[in-house]
Amino acid sequence: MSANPASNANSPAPESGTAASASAAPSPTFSPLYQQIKGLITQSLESGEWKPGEIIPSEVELASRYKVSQGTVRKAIDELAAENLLVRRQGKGTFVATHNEERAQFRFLRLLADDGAEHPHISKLLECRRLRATADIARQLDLKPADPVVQIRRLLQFDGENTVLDEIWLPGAVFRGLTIERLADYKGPLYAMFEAEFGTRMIRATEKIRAVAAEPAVADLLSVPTGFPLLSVERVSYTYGDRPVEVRRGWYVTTGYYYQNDLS
Amino acid sequence: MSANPASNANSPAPESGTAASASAAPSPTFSPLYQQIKGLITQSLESGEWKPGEIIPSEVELASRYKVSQGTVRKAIDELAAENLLVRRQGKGTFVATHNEERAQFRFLRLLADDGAEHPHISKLLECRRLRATADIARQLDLKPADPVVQIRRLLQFDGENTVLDEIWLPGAVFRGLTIERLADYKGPLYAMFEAEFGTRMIRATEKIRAVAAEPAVADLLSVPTGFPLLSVERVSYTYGDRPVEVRRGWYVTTGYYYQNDLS
DNA sequence: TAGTGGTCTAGACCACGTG
DNA sequence: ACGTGGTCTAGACCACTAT
Repeated sequence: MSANPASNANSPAPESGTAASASAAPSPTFSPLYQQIKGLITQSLESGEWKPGEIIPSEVELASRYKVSQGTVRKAIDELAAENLLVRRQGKGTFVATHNEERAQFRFLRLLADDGAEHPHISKLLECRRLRATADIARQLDLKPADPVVQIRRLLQFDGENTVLDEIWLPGAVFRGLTIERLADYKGPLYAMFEAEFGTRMIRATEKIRAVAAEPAVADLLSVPTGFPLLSVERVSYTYGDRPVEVRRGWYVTTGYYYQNDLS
Repeated sequence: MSANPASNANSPAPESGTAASASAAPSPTFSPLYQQIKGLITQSLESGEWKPGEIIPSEVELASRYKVSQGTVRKAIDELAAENLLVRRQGKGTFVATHNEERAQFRFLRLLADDGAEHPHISKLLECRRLRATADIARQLDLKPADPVVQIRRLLQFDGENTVLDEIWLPGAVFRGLTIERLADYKGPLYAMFEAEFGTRMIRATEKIRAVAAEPAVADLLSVPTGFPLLSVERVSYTYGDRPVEVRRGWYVTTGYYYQNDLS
């Protein structure tokens, strides 16, 4: 185990066949070993070798597989856990993160009641149809204009009151076979279904938030008067490799509820 | 340097006089060494031993001061850097974070133009007066009702247009001697002034975001019609020890601009 | 050349969860 | 009792920055 992957350009001996691409010239392309290990682990996650909710091999096992020390594997896993791709559980092992946990759900719908409580909600599906991407949606999903997409429209009810209207676009090539029946049958969060049934896990997202006046069609669905102030939330979600796989436009009624954000 | 602070209850020899409170019984109160070091470093930050922008002692120096290994100090600093209290610069040293950096400012005012560009803004002070805390403000600032507070009101202009109206409350005991003149004279962000002139550094904040209809007084100041949809942002900011030291109510005009949030 | 943070290793021991 | 992640150490070397 005394191999020296650390020495990128060290002793005369040019032995380097360890893990990924070890560069000879240190200056332009230098990637720490643990970053390379991180990449290898991410590959296994993306390929489905370890599925959401499952346990991954122990640190010592991964260390021997990749021919590095446990500390190096540890640092790679540390970063992946910080990015919410893995979850560590002391005494048990390291697990692939999933959108089925309580914790993961609040990450992507941070709507709390005025008293700070996290209320449950139910989803009313309005529509699920296949159509061709507009120029705007195509650009955001990194598709060509008129490529096939799936559009979902739904309503979220908090305490029986219509609170959120969502319009969701997904690349049709990835979400082949997605129908409103399958959506209706699935119990649990949308993102949990996407990762379980389509192998597409949402890693991160960016949101653009504005205050807008409700247009008649939206106002009607949300049971508020036309012109009522709504929170407009435009989200783009990304999966492995920072590939965009969802565009979502949401309208939130924020009377009795608020969008919680932490600056830290 | 072969002291063994790691052994909380190890060999018969009960030598443990290292840094903070090393517990004898491992079960109920166990705090890792690096957490204790982290606490000691935080104390030095809070007490002003190392001021914002300044360099702190090197890792080896801190290791010898605290009688632990460099790796333990490193882990403590790693976490403090992740929490934006410290900034590491390879080859130079580790520095106390400050609100004067570009990066730190966007953390607390995430308003971007529709094209994604970060526009500069100028601040127009409206008011700065001392009054007594309402029950609501007192509760949020952890004060007693009718305790003295400072209220600041100001307008932010983006590209010459009134865009943000802020109402800020600060504990009067901490911000003694704060006047509108001093505010007007200071060049730079508000939080940079607070840390430089009052030794109070904002560490983190929580925001409650809603869409509201502009009331006449607010609408007038923001040059929009009454009833216009505005983003309402209620912020509470915290300093060391998670003590709240600022309440801020903001109204944002989000035509041409949006509030950017990243879910990661 | 010297000093700083950054990486990597090897080994020891601890806390936690499960047999 | 055993395996897992979590902590701590000591030492080596690398990359970056300044002098």
